[in-house]
Amino acid sequence: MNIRRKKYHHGDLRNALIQAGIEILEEDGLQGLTMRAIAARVGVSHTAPKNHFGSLKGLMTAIGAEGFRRHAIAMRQGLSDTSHGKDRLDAAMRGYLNFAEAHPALFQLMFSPYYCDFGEEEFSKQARESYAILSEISRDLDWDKANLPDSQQRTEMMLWSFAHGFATLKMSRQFPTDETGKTLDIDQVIPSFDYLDKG
Amino acid sequence: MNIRRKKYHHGDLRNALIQAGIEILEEDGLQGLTMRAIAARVGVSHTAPKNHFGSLKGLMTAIGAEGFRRHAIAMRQGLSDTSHGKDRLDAAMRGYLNFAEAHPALFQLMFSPYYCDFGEEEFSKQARESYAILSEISRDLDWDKANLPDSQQRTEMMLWSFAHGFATLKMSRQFPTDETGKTLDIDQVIPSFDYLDKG
DNA sequence: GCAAAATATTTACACTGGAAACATAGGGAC
DNA sequence: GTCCCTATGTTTCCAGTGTAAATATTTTGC
Repeated sequence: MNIRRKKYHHGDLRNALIQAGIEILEEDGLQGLTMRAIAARVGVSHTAPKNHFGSLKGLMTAIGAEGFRRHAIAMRQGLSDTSHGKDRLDAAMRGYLNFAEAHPALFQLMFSPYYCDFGEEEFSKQARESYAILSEISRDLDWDKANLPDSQQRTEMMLWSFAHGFATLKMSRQFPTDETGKTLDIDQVIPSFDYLDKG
Repeated sequence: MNIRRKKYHHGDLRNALIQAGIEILEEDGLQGLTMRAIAARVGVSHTAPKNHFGSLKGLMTAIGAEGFRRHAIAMRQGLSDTSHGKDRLDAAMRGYLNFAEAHPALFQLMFSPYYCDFGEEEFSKQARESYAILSEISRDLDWDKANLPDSQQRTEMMLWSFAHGFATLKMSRQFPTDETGKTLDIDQVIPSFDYLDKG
C-alpha cells in the first residue's frame, strides 16, 4: 500500500470520531454536531460511523461518556491541594462549574437524554465515576447534623444537585444581576454550605 | 363564507401553535416537535408559523415561555396552605420537581439554550417570574446565618440551584439507588435545609 | 492461501427548516 | 360601499439531515 495514498481502513476511527465530535462541539456548538460534519472532519464517508456507533445518538452517547471522563478530571483538579473536607468540596464545585463554562455544548449534551442514551453501559459508568468524587468528598464533611437515616446520602445528593443546578442556571443567565449586569460567583454562594465544615 | 368550509385565516394561530406544540411534547417528546408536525396538528401549512414566530426556534421559545407560566403555577400550588417560611419553601420545591417529572420534555426545552432564545423578552420575563417565587419565599427564611453581604441573594441562588439540579439529575437517573433500585425522594433531601427554618 | 468477518463507500430515500412567489382575507381611509 | 394596504396562509422549491441497502475493500482466523 502506497504510504501517500489514503488508507481504506482508518485504523482508529472510533476514537477519531469522538475526538472530532468534541472539537466540533467546541467550535460550532451542538447544532454543528451532525453525522456528516463529524465524518467529514475525519475524512471518511458519512455512513462510516454507523459501523462503530449504530446511529448518531450512539456516537453522541460515546462523546458524552468521554465528556464525563474529562468532567471528572476537572473536578479532581485542585483537590490534592488540601486534605480538609470543606476545602476539597469547594475545589470540586469550582471544578464542576469551570468545566461547564469552558465546554458549554459538551456539558449540555452530557446531561440531555435527547442526545445521550443514559442507559448505555460505558456512559453511565463514567457518569457514576463523576458522582463518586463528590460522594467521596462528602464522607469528610459534617453531614450528620440532621441526625436522620441516610444523612450522608442526602448530603451527597444535595451538593451534587446544587453544583449541577448552579452550573446550568448560570450558563442560561437565569440568575439575578446587579446594576452592572454582574451575578454572584459560585465562590460567593458556596459559604451557604459552611455549616458542613467540621472546623 | 360557508361555515363548513375551512377558514383561510385561522384567527388565533399563534396560541394554537403553542398549544399544539406542548401537546406534541407530551405525546412524542422533543424529537416529535418539528415545524411540520406542529403546523399539521393545527391544520395549517408548514410555513404558516413563520409569520408569527420567524423560525422554529422562535416558536420553541414561545412554547418555553408558556412552559414557565405553567411552571410558576405548579410552584405556587400548595403555597397558600401555610404562611410558615420553611413549609412554603418545601411546597415550592415539591412543585418544582412535580412539574419537571410531569412534563419532562417541556422542562428540558425550557432550560436549553439550544431550543430557546433566552434573550427573548417574553421568555425571560416568564423565567424571572418563576425565580421570583423562590426569591419571595426566601425572604421569610433564616438566611442571615452566614452574616455576609448579600446573604439573602446567596440563599435564593442556592435554593434555586438545588431545586433545578435535583430535578434534572433525578430525571436523568443519575442519583444512586438502593438494592431495590429506588432513590431518595426530594422530601428526604429537603431536610438538609432545615437550618434555614426560623422555628 | 482462502473464506469469513469487519470496515468503509456509494447510492437512494424520506424527512427536515426555510426562502420566495403567490393567494386570500381583513381593516381603514375616503 | 369600495379600494388599497397589510396581515396572514399556501405552494413550490431547495439544500441539508440520518439511515437503510447494496457494494467494495481490507483484515483476520484457520
